[in-house]
Amino acid sequence: MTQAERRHQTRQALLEAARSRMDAGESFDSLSLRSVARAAGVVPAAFYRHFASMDELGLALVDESFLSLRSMLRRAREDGLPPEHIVHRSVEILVEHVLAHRQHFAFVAGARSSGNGVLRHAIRNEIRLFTSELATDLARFPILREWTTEDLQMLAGLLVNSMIAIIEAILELPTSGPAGDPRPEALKEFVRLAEKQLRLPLLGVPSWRSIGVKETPAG
Amino acid sequence: MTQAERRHQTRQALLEAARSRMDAGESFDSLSLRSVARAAGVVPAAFYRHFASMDELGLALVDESFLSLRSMLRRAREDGLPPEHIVHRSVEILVEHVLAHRQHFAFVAGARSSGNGVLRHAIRNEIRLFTSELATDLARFPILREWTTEDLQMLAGLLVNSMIAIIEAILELPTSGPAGDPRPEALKEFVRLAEKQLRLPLLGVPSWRSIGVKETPAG
DNA sequence: CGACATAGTGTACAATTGTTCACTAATTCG
DNA sequence: CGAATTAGTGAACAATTGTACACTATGTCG
Repeated sequence: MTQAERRHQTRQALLEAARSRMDAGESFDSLSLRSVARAAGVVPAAFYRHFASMDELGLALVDESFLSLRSMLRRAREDGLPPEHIVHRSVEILVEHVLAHRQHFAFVAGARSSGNGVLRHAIRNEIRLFTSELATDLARFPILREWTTEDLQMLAGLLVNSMIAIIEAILELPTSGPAGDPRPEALKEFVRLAEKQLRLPLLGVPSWRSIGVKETPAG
Repeated sequence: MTQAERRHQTRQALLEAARSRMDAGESFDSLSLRSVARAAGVVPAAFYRHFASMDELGLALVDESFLSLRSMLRRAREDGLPPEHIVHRSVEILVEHVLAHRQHFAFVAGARSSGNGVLRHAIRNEIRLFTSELATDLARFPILREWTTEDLQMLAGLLVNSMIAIIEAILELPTSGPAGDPRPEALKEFVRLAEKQLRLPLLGVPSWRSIGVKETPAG
């Protein structure tokens, strides 16, 4: 095996160790450098060949996770957009994606409120960016043509907040085994709820009037 | 000083130590029994005179926090309900209350996704209970008379999710000093956003039709 | 081949942790 | 008063932690 391959392999083992322990319910702060190295089958000192600290390991996981999340957004965008089934389809994709990349979302959900300030800020920025992207996507819908940028950001923020809540709920859904998916019936039930929670605010869109905001011609 | 007073005092010192360290950004998992005792000005062994473990200390903080939160709900309910200003007033009360009880909310926000399963579940249950109470409150509004119980729970869940997001955002608002409130202007700005995010879903209420649910006469 | 680079090893060290145990000092109460 | 209860002390323990350093083995490449 080539040297680069070995290197990449243990690096992945370290990331995997951290990811899977967080998926098992531990917080990022409770992960010690030593325990991660141990779980990766490597001696503590070897950890430093790949990351200068646990912070760096965490940031690498943030990158991984949001890369995966972006691939989801792309998929949803390219999926063709039947105008009325868009919410249903989006929730379907979301649930599917979260279950398929469970560890990534479990990591982000856990590290988002961790004691590690570096990670918290990194994740907060990624979410902000993600929200802005969603806002520009929303701007393309005819119904939202006349909305101010501020209101679009508000709507995107609202949807992202719901998305986060939904994701956290998915991760907490009872599973058959420690490594299994939730029961399909419970999942269907949950999807219905999530759909409703996303649909209700959208029903408010047609009657929305930007209130308390003076719309100036150029910013 | 009476013995009971002394006891109560160091107990409070222990709770305060944990609370304030979490408000400063540390996670519950990173609080060691020793460090909490140290911050409370007490020797580690003395900790055990009050709590059998950090878990118990955490549960006591959960009680404290949700007691405070309930007092907020009561206040909002008794505040008299001018039907159109209700959202505005609720947000005002919420912001005021979070700033006044910052430590409690910081604790809950942090422990909600901590690695400590006991705390996570305790908090999740409290939030569920809180959501149900809100749902029965909502049921009293004439516009929601015909809504199914399920849809009311859905709406309450949606509002609670937004509330949680708003609370977390308040806690992250930049403050002047380490112990100061956010700048009033930034706060006003933020309140406007929060109001909008709560108002939009409510605008959807009149056009809501329970979809995909067969309403059976008795459950 | 042979010198070099480097991923991973093994050992060591000081710090901090949770828990225990015998203790002291002070309040409570018969 | 005087005995009993009890909040808090101080020392001790085994375990675990992050980091450092000299090392070995094994691919890389001139």
